[in-house]
Amino acid sequence: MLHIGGARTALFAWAYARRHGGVFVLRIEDTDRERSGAGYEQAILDGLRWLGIDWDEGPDVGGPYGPYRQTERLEHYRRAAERLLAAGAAYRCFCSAARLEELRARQTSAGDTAAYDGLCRAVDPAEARARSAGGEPFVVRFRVPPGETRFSDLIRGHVAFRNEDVDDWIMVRSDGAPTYNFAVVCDDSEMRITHVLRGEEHLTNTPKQVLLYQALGLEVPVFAHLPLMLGTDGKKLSKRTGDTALLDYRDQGYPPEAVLNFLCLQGWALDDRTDLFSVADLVRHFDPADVGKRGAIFDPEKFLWMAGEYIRSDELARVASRCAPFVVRAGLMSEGEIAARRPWFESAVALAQERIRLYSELPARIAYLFAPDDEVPWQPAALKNARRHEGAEILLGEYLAWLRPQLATGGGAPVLRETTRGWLEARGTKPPVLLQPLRCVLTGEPGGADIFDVIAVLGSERTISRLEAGIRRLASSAPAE
RNA sequence: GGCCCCUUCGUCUAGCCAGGCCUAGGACACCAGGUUUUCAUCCUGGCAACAGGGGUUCAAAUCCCCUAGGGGUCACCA
Repeated sequence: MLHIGGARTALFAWAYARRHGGVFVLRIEDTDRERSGAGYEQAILDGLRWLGIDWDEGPDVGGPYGPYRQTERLEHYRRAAERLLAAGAAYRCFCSAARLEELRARQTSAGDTAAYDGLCRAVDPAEARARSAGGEPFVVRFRVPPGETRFSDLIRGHVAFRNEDVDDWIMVRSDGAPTYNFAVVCDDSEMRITHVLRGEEHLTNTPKQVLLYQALGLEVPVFAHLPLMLGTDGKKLSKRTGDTALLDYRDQGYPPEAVLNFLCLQGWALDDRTDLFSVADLVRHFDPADVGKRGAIFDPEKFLWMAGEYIRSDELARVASRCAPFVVRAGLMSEGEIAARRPWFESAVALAQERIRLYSELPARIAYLFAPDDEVPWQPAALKNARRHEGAEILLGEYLAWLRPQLATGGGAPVLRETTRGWLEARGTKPPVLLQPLRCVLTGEPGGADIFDVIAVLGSERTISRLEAGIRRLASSAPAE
């Protein structure tokens, strides 16, 4: 799964690479078999593609330093482990899970950092080799040297850790699989990675990795640890706090451009006044050094506002295309019908474009268009508005009589709007007296698009039959009082 | 708890590195008006922050120290 925070990391890394003409590499880190199902990689690729993030090297497109899935690179790790073992920079550890657990418990209760105590450091390499050859299970640990480890971080500046605080971490698991910290260093170096942008949760992994680069005699890349994206509770965003999978936002109807824009604002700003900008602007201006240090609490309200902002300012045709799947899912129209009546569909979408914040909100907004003319559901608030004017059904009747020939002229919404105004003025009737009952009868909604635009979308025939039916319903359902 | 990181309106942030231009700017949300046939949009205005305390300085949101608070991490996860 591609987490929303991971998407932001990818976005920033991608923007940085694009800005400087670098190469953006997509590598699948799937060494944990349990968390790496088949759909997992696909979701990552789909998510990035949805956002419009492309990569120069990756599992699907290949590249000069492939393969790009860690499970296909096991031989690389095995060789590196051999080398480190031979050099004494790493050692085999035969400690049982039970002993480690007990050790950890002891350290934790004493208030110390839980770390391996180095027991197997003392095992003679020849003996260790013999024991492993004899089938005794073991892991390979990195032998952390004394001293201090420093590295520079584009966002945090110089960072230093005392090596005594760095655990003799496991590089190779007992089943022979590499751990993240190990695989990543091998890969980053072999893939000529110069810049590593990742989440702040990796900050404490960095000294381990830097030490490994040094042991391998490799050049250390430049790091940039992005602040975390936090939930409303101020804690690292997680499933518990809300939706965190990127594709959930697609499925909920967010425009990808809004997701991109919003993600940028979590930790970065274009300038002191601009909230809405494109990814081209990001690429033009992004510098990791400008990223803030503190975690950003994800604000769903602002996200929604931004989504609406993008939908409102977008071209109708595209909004319609993106709304279409939701309309189909809601059962309002089939894909075929939408294609066959595309102009009409677009005019229907136009009625709601500035009123929705997500594509998924469209169906509910235009559902009234699809109701049978003689039983359009009337919302209580709509009926209440209509009832505010006594004799509404009589006025509607007179309006209908006037309207029939008007509709036949096919003047469209602007013309009808004007002529209706004239009709109202001539008889000294205030607009709401007609328009509120009219809206109720045609849409059943208390609010919504300009009623003359609605009439245009509904068409003459349906407008008339809704009026006829509406007048009957109003008359027969007179208020109780 | 150890280690590491962080701290400007409720939230996202600008300003901080190169101290005076800050009466701290913008945005979301909220409140009040206006436009509109309704809703939405749009426009105008308002509310609201430099965590606290010490320094340094003519001058500190900006530099230093301390305190408090928050977060991350301590896996044969990534």
